[in-house]
Amino acid sequence: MDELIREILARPEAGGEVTVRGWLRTARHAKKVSFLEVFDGSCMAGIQAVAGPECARFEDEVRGLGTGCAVEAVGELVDSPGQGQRFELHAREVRLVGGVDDDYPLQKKRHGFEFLRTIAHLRPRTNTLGAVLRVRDAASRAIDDFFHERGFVQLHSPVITLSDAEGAGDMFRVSTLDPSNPPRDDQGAVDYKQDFFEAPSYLTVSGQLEAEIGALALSRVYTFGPTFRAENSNTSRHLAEFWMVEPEVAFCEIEGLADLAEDFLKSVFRQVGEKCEDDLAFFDARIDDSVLSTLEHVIEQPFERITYTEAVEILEASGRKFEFPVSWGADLQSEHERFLTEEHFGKPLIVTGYPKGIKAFYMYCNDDDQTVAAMDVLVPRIGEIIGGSQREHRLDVLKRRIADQGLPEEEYWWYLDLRRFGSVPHAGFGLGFERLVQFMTGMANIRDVIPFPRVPGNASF
RNA sequence: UCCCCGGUAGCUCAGCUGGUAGAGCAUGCGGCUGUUAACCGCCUUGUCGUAGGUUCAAGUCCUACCCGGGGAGCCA
Repeated sequence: MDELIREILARPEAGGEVTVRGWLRTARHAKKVSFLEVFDGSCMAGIQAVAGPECARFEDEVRGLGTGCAVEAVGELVDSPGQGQRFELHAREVRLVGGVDDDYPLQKKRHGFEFLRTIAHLRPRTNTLGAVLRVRDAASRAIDDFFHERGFVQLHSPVITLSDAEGAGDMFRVSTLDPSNPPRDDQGAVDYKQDFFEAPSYLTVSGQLEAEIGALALSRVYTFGPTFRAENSNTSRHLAEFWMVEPEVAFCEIEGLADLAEDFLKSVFRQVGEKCEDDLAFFDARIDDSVLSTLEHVIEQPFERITYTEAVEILEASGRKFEFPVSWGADLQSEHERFLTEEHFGKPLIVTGYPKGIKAFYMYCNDDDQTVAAMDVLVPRIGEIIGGSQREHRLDVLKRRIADQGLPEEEYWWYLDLRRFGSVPHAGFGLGFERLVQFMTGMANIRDVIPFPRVPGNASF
């Protein structure tokens, strides 16, 4: 395969023949020379192919090229006499590989993101979406690298599950039964015994419980895969299908988990910052001018750590009028989280020790019997980006909490078994991958940081 | 799901207190001795989201619905 534009632009010096294949971002035709801005998606920058009358098919083909055309250009790589680029390609030959009809919807001018979502098959060719997808890829790689460097094993958790074990939100049903005429049992209820899995089945809302199985055998595991929520959430921070990262660590308590979360974010930001310098500079210039300073903040500054109780005290002492009142025992609202991370501390913040009444049954109950070893990482602009906890590993306490919350103990038989057979303290967290990409790029809407967003009422493409 | 805002040309938008629709860009054509989201000239483009209603007259006012955006809840 030929060099990508990214590789050509990284050459130490000009010289030699190169071949560039890609799409035209724009074509500028002057009297005797055409400037073709070719990009191939390998980096933010394109390469300028310069074609004059000596170029093959100049009059009959090159002069008619326009935005969107797929081309192959062959010629010499030379130092550019013009401003704005180091090298350019003096084309000996330009070949039209694929033309465009004149209703090609992408212009060189800026489009609204709303419109671009309606042409999701073409939007990766825009500067912004191209940069998003490269940053997304770099972040994905950085996550895998981070965990593997620390001895984690990636666990492939199932996408289809039988029960809503965590109690986290509405689930999508998976079935092969005929929806218009399902088989019925004696009571007239739908007979899932005849369904594919012989039981009601759903798309996963979390790989956490499976990750706990992995951690209690392999010590350190993480899952990284698609997750589904059938909730009618219409916000710029929610998707019905999103990717979640869930590490789970044996012999780890809440402080160790907070350390892991902080190291994790710092490491991923550092690696993406190194790999995607141009893309992040683009986001800083065109999308949100706090992108680069945020990157630096996350990497350089230690995260603030406070308890839920301290958070409530700070909020109460702030003198700020909140829409939702602050009181010990109530969950922190978005406005509270944003005040703390954006205004009070001005940097990422780790909050631990939430009241047990507002958190899930599997979280480790602290000695005060009032709070659990839960942990949220809050960041400016996004709010909660990571949520996690030390897990309750004591069988008797876990059974009591399941009973307290009115959950059916028999459905958690294997989860309880893990507490009967060599139980150890363990902890883990979940990170919404798209929220991380949003945080890194400054993109306002989560639908623009995933190639094919699924939201209520829309799963096009 | 709730609250607020919006839907006008392919795109981005303007259109005041109702008087039969406009600009830039894109497309097409022509020009320009190297351009940088090039520039200059000419041309084309509309069931003004949908359905009703008020009025001599509705893009403009009213009602309902659909779609989108922002915020909230839920959460990741």
